[in-house]
Amino acid sequence: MDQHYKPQALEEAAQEHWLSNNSFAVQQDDAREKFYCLAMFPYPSGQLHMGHVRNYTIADVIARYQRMQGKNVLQPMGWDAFGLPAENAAIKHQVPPAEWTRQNIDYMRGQLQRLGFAYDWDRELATCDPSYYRWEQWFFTRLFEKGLAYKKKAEVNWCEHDQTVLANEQVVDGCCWRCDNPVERREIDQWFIKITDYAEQLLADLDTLEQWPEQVRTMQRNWIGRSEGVDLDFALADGTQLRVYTTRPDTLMGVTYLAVALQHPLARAAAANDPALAAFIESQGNIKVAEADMATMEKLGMATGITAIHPITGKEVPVWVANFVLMSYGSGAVMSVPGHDQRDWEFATKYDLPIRQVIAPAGDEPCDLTQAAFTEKGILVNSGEFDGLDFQQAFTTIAQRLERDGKGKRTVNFRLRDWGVSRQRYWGAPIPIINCGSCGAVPVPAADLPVVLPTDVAFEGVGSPLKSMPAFYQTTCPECGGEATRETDTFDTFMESSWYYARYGCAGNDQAMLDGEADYWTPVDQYVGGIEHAILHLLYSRFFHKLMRDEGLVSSDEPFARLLTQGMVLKDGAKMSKSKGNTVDPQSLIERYGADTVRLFSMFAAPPEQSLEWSDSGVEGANRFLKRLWKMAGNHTAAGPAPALDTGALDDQQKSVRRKVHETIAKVGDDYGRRQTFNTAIAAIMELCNDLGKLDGEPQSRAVLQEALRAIVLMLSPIVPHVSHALWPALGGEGDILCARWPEVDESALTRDTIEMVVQVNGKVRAKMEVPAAADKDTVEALARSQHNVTRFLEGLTVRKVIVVPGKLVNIVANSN
RNA sequence: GCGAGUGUGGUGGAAUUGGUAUACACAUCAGACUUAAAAUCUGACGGCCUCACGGCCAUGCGGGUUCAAGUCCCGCCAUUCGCACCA
Repeated sequence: MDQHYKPQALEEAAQEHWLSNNSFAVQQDDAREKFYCLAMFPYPSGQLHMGHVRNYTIADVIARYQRMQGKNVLQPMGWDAFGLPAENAAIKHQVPPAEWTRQNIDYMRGQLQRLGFAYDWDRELATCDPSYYRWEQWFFTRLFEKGLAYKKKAEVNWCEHDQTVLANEQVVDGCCWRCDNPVERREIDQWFIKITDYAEQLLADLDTLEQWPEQVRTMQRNWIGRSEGVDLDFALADGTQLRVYTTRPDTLMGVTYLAVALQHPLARAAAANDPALAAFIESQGNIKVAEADMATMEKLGMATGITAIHPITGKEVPVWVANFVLMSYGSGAVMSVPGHDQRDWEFATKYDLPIRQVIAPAGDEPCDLTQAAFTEKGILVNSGEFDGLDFQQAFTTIAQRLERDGKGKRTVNFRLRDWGVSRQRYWGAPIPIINCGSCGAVPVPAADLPVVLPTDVAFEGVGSPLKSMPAFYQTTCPECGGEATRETDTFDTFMESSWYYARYGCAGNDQAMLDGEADYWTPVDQYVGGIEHAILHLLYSRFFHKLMRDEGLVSSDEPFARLLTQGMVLKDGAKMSKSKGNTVDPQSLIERYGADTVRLFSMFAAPPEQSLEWSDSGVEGANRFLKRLWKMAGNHTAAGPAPALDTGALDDQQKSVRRKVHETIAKVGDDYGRRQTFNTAIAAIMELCNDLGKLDGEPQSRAVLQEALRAIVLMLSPIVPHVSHALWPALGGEGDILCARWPEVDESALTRDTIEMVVQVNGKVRAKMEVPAAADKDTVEALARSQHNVTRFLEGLTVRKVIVVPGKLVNIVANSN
């Protein structure tokens, strides 16, 4: 064994060993329990950043730990290779997106290998590969045939100057990021998938995801946003109806106006002969399509001059256009009750619209409608025949009345909207649809798939190159044989990332999207990724899994059994980013300290779910620990083989160190498996290492040390696999440490003769005492009361109560009368 | 704006089920080794009072529940993430 810790050499040797033995390739094996561990695949941006290192180390630790439990562990890796950055790079560096992406993948694969992650590289996939996206195209045509995919108009950010659609992130302060001209909203035809058909299931199955963080489930619940309410119609003068949706029909008698979205047909119609209104709608048309912008902008509106008839009172209420009403939610129109909705109240106050109280507080909540709306549920007032009803009674009574009169009906509504999957971009999977003048939208037949994206393109960033490639879009209709054109839009990249986890199960299969082996591996037992994906990616994947289940491709209901959402990596309190100039390059750290040090620090610096503050000196500390460990093992083995352990012959000091060894094995196993707090696992191992210094050179001390060092190397091996690989044979370990099992806890080593207990007087610690482990409550209490500092504090007081928490503390409650 | 988190020494963090606040590490300081420095090893390390024993205060702020609160409840403040075309 080398006297000095030389990470570069030993890491290279370990990685070569794994590579030449194909150590992490796995097959279906029904004799063992399977464990599928997956980290969210990276976008091949060019090089790994610290967030990747953290993400993949967490997953690798879990995968290696599960392997030590004897499971058949799959851990694959691939590339989320389509997307906007490749197009930007193409413009900037004059290199085709495909080429740029391939180069990045090659470089980043090398980086991942240099970090020693236990991947089955045989299953590697890249989403930009036609052998991958062909199945996505095929699946989309299945959805189309089932009526789950459809076309409709939707808004995009449009830059008139560049003649292109912009992503939300390409809109800066309402202007195009490249030419700085104002961005407008424009409606174009787009493809949608009916996720709303699955809204109930997606909501209900959240309850089955017991191993997901509660916060993620809550966020998804809120995102799906199920609400029970009433659809009701206000009659218009021309005989048509204006439909609104409300969750508060109990406030119906307090409606003083209606508000419709800018894009609502009624608003458009009214604007046609009202130039001022048209100008107002026009002026509101250059706001980004993002919901956050809609919510924070100044609430503005204008009367349309149209009035509608209240379905119960028969009175006229004015219809307004308002910029905060979302066309995409409900029917794009709302009834406004300024007395009992804060936003309506502010709008009414601003435009001097009447405010009517129809709900009175049931309890003693404050209610002053001149100051704010009263939004709690309460008792109906000023509501004619409905006066005195509570929320539930009013909901039912009013809904029934509307249903009887044919003016409304109870409905369940979702905030969730159908998933728009069209992107007016080049670097994505082509949407496999052919538009025919006589047959309409026709899916590309399976035999003609994939529709291959041309990769030899000149890319200027103005529109998609596909739109100027007749060779791509000119085709014939599969149904009638006539001239037709292909869709030039591509899929949202969330499509690719919604099913890749299943494809790893059969990555090489060119006959089917998924097969029996894919069904064997799914669902993923442990998924690891950033919290920023808590809603979109994870919801779309759950949806896709159900779609694939209903297509007979998988037999489970959910894709990810257990989820760990890792926090961000910060530097100087801010997210690492090139623009802030606070990035830390993993590559230079690996070169300086080795992969094990980088892995160890990433796991030690913070619990995985919290944000991690990067610290260069903390990395030094991690490296120092590995050097110490190396030296300790070296000194131990240099003294020759240790004698066999004789547990009956140990003195108190040796017993106490051995107890610590087995306590640590139990704690670290719990930290890895159940708690997933790798930082505390490392701290416990460090503590144990510090304790080992107490051992002398006696033969049985060396035997205890031998046992301890082997346990330490095994326990650390998921986190620092290279150094563990090198130390294992030196400590007499048999074979490859990859095949070693997790150390067993010797229960007999855990017993204690005495326990330290704390004595409190009125909740304050006044003494500590050693108590026989077997002592009963009375003995403990008597011992507690006899402690010198305790008697001092009890002087002149009467003991009222004594609380004994076995094995922990005694609290004596006393006062002066 | 809406939804979800987070807040503990000089710093990262620990305290798992309401039961000893500050484990483990970083930084700093002191000592050992060295001609010297680095590295390494040993020790100290929340604040205030005390020769000492020990005491008082302290987990973002303000209240509350409890024998006992970092942990539970109510109200604030600060900060991070997501908001549907970034991935």
